[in-house]
Amino acid sequence: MESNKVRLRFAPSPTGPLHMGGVRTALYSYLFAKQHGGDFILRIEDTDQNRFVPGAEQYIIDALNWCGIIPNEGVGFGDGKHAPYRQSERKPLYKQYAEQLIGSGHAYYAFDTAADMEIKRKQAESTGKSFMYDAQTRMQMQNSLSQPASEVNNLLNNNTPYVIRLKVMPDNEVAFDDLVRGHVVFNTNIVDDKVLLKSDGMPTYHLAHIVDDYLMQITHAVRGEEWLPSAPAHILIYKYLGWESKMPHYAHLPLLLKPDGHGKLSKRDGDRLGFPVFPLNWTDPITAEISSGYRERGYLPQAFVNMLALLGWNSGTTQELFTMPQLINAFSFKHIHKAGAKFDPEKAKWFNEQYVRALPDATLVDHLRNDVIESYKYSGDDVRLTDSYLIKAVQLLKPRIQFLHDMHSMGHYLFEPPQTYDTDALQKKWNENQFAFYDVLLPQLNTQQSFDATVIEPLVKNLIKEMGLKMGDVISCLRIFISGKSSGVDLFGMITLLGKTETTQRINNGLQFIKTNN
RNA sequence: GGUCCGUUCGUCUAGGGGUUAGGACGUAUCCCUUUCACGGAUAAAACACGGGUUCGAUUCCCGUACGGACUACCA
Repeated sequence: MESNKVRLRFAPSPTGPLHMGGVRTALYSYLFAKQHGGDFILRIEDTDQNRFVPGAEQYIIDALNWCGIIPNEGVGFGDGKHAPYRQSERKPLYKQYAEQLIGSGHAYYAFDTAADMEIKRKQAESTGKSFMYDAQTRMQMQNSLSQPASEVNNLLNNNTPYVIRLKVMPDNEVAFDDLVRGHVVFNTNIVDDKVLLKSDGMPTYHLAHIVDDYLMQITHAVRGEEWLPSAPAHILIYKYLGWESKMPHYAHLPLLLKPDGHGKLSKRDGDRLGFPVFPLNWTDPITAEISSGYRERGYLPQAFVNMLALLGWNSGTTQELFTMPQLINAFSFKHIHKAGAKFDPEKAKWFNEQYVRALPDATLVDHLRNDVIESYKYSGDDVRLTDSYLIKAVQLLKPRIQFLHDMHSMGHYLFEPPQTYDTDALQKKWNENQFAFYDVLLPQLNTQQSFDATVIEPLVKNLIKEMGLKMGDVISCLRIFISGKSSGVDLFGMITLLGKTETTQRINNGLQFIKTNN
């Protein structure tokens, strides 16, 4: 039955890049919708024309695409039967509902200017309180409740700017069942007469999201915990509009908190602490300031999504690695933790590591090849660009990478001779006796028919033993000659990969370096 | 300030009136090993505090503390 279909929306406002908390909200909504064979919708809440940021809407679309959280209706994803999905394009829709509320006595016109409001706030502040436009104060303000009808008509006829405010009935209780928090009860005395329609004719979030959720037949509304305090006002609006039975189930998600200190994760934290808070890079259109994104940092979208899913939610089992279909299957609001979650960048890296290492070798080869082509001016037929070379490199590098780009940065010595040597380590491990070792080793290597670890390794080790040298010392220096570094991928695997010519040349270079620097 | 929400290892969390309070990340140690990783093993590490209720509370209730959100013609 169409009317019973589960429908969720993600409704960000395009005031900047979508941050990871927003992505998580979208993800949970998406998971729940898919689990129930329902719809997932992207609606753009651009009712504040002052906060419009160019590019933000496209960023949201790109981010969802990258994450694989694909709406089946909405801005950027094709219209369903509830188009348009941009609130600015739905502007004419909202006013009638605000007026309906005036008609039923649940809202009123208010003519107070910004200056009037400012004075009231100042007055309240001086007595140590904050001003609230509500049943206590509304009769002292300029509105259609405090003024005679004739005056109100006058103001309206003269095109005096006005807003429409919700008339909240005091001393009542509003209750609702939150999918995360359970039964929540508020007293209406704490809810103010919220503006529903602004003087520019645009609805506020409060009115717009309710009208659209109703019209779009949204069944579940998932949003951040910061909305909890205004939830009673929203419940009231549904009641006053007579839509109570169509009200979606609300789920208020715990916030994502800063890894250090306290407070909710904000835009600034990312680059301050060295991790992204955004899925994709974002360049501020005004300041040109760049905020880094997970994608550009080398995170795989699956890892990013998996990490996000587990931040504040668990499956009830000890499983931590989930594919999207598994998440869809396992998700439940019941298992969302109520407290805010501090984001841990280290754990995020671990997730990426799991996904990167699980990638097929062929995929890793492709990435490595691209990086290598970019860094070195190899000719097209260079052996180091071949599958057989790269696949061996990948196998050597794979157990030590967290990011795809680590293969290149950690394994650069598989593609170029060392530029520098770890002289500290060399100092410790080198001794003059090792010259004799190479005097024997090099000719033996040169005459070697099959240059393979299975042959080279015993050859080298036996020689070290025969000459009574210390295994650790000789091997360490050999490694440094070949890679420049005292640690890295398997030595004999590396030698096999580089081949006879390159290996012996690097050894000779190393010996030369020793001679000239001692 | 007011209102609301929350509080289990450093972090993400499981659990729930009687448990050796479990897992993961990170950390440390050991094993493997030519190094560093990987892998394996082990360890340190938590129920905020105070009152109840109860034979028994980390679990239920109430306070306190602490943290967070909100308190716009922003969302």
